[in-house]
Amino acid sequence: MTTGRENPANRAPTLTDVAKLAGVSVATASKAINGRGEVKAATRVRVLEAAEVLSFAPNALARGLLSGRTGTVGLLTSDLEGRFSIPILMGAEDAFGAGQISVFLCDARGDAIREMHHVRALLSRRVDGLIVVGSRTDPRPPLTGNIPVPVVYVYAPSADPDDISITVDNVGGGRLAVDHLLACGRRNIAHITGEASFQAARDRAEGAAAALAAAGLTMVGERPYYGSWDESWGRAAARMVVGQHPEVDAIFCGSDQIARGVLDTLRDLGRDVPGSTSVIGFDNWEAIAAHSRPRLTSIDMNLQRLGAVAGQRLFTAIDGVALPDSEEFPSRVVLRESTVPFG
Amino acid sequence: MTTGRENPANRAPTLTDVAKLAGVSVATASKAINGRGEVKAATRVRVLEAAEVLSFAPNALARGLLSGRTGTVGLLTSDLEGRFSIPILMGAEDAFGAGQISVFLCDARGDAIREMHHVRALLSRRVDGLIVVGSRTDPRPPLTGNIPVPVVYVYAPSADPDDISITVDNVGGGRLAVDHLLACGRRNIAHITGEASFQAARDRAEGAAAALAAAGLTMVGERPYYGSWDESWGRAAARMVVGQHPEVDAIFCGSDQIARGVLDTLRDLGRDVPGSTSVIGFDNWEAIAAHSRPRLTSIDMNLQRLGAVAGQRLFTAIDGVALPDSEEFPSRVVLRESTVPFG
DNA sequence: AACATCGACGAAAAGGTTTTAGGAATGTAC
DNA sequence: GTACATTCCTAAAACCTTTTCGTCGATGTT
Repeated sequence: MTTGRENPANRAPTLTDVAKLAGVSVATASKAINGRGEVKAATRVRVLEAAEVLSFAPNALARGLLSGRTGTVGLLTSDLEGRFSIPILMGAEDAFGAGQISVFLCDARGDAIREMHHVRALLSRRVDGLIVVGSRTDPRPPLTGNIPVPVVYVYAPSADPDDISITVDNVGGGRLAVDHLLACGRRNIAHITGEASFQAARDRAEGAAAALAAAGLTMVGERPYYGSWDESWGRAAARMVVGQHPEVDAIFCGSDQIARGVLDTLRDLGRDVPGSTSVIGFDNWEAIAAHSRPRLTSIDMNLQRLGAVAGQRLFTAIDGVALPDSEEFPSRVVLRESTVPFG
Repeated sequence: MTTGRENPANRAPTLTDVAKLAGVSVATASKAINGRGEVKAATRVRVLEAAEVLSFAPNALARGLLSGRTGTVGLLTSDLEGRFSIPILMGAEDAFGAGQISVFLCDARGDAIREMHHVRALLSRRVDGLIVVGSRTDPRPPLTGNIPVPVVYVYAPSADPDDISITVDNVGGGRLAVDHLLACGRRNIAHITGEASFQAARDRAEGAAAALAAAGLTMVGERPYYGSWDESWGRAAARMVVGQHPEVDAIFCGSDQIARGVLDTLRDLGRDVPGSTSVIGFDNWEAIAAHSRPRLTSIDMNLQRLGAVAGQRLFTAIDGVALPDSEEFPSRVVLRESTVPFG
């Protein structure tokens, strides 16, 4: 049925076709369809009917050529497979009402050359703006070259403070996690996290340390256990922590995957979670956090909201002056059974 | 630096600007830039230099308006968060050489109304073709309405056999899994999988049964254990299977998440994997499969390749006759430590 | 010297839409 | 019957690029 072209002979119907069918000029047809200008009610109906019959859709290219606005936006991500880009992308897509603005998706694969290539293509397509999504929270070099449209950086801020960046408050996230553990009555809190080369790891650790300091405490082991972001490290590090500091009663993990590993080891060692030890993860990665034993309390970075905000910010920047205005957004605790109030 | 508009007064430079700067007509400038027509070498250089100076990028809208080809493609997915869409999307993006073709991304959120809305917007933008990515392998209703461009359905085939569909051979995948377990010397194989309402679950079970039959065997428990796709079900079902059929020496799981649950239970029950029992998953979801204890052998559906093929198919359909031609692609076994050759 | 050939370039049209300025009715007041 | 306002509609320009065809000058041929 709908395989390929329905009417090989028929090009897409144009406004001229509609006007002809309705017996008016193209100008009138245009005004009737867009509800602009003075046009008699009866005429408008006739035009709309004609448009319906031909299933006319205005050619966005011609429209954009004339108006200078294309109603399109470029979304530049550096790692599609990474699970950070996707929620952001969804949020941004939501921010652009269905059908009003369309999104060009480009994955630069973390390659600067490829990125430049994509930017060029997008500018050539006359996008009205760009959203750049990073895969790490470390500041990234801003887009190079003459970019004649507004740009909003998300998750990874631009290194240039004059750009618009929307980021996660990772320090606050770390504080949130430790505050929650403290509220659960825990006092001996360790922090197992990913690579120290990640700003995100350092920020979360900083927040954790600050929250502990505010309570007159220090981290078990004095320093965070930096390693990698995966389960294996979680398992290994947990074994170290418990071996060196049996008094530990809570572990704040830098990722849900690390937390899964930690849970595994604690189980192996016969330590009850959350009875003797509470565990909290980071990312709130549903597939990982919601199916462990016990299910994992985690910090959610509200990435989808981040994407939505980025979309809105881009909007206001597109039709208005782009005031450089970087914002950090708070995370939230998602409660599950791996932490419980003291009892 | 590159914040917002670099030159608020300057609209994007046009070919006219380039021509003026180079001291030639627009026609000559166009030919020089596109390498078409007869133009003296010296002149060409002058034009190219002028273009460079102004950082001129040809307006794709004007170009598309004239040629009828926009060099854009719509990618309609039904669930961005789902992990099936993403690899397919990446594959498709790869298939369209960097910058040549740009991809409009639309997420219909599984809503038919929203999908129609997106399709309309895409057609209005004059995309050259559409790729429709489903989230389940069950056939889906084809796009409704008069679609004047080629459409390729991926993962979820169109219910209309006259459409072009690119799908996974799930029956083959099930066969592959069981054949691998048989090659490992296993004879008492159970199958724990997701909801029976999923075509994918039924297909994989069918393939598994066929492979067993070919070896003169039947499934442990005679039938697949249908349930849900997550770890909890894996844990529960594994307990059932081992309780009812202690002789089981291999479990084929319908998803990696189920397999993780199964591994957990087997560990709890003190059964060595892969010593006494082999476990194989499905999806090869890196984050899940590559960090379990032991790491999980799994069936990879080659989704990225699927996306790439869809892109190519769309290409040939765009510039040529769209011969309805549905293809099923094979999966492959990714070997890890949860299964081992007999020994 | 007259003419054909050829290379290099420019003028103009086309593509579909929106908008501005103006034109053709119609009706009203004198 | 003329002057004028009102209402609805149309012609034409603009957006930017590509392509076709024609022009013009120079070179080579007889």
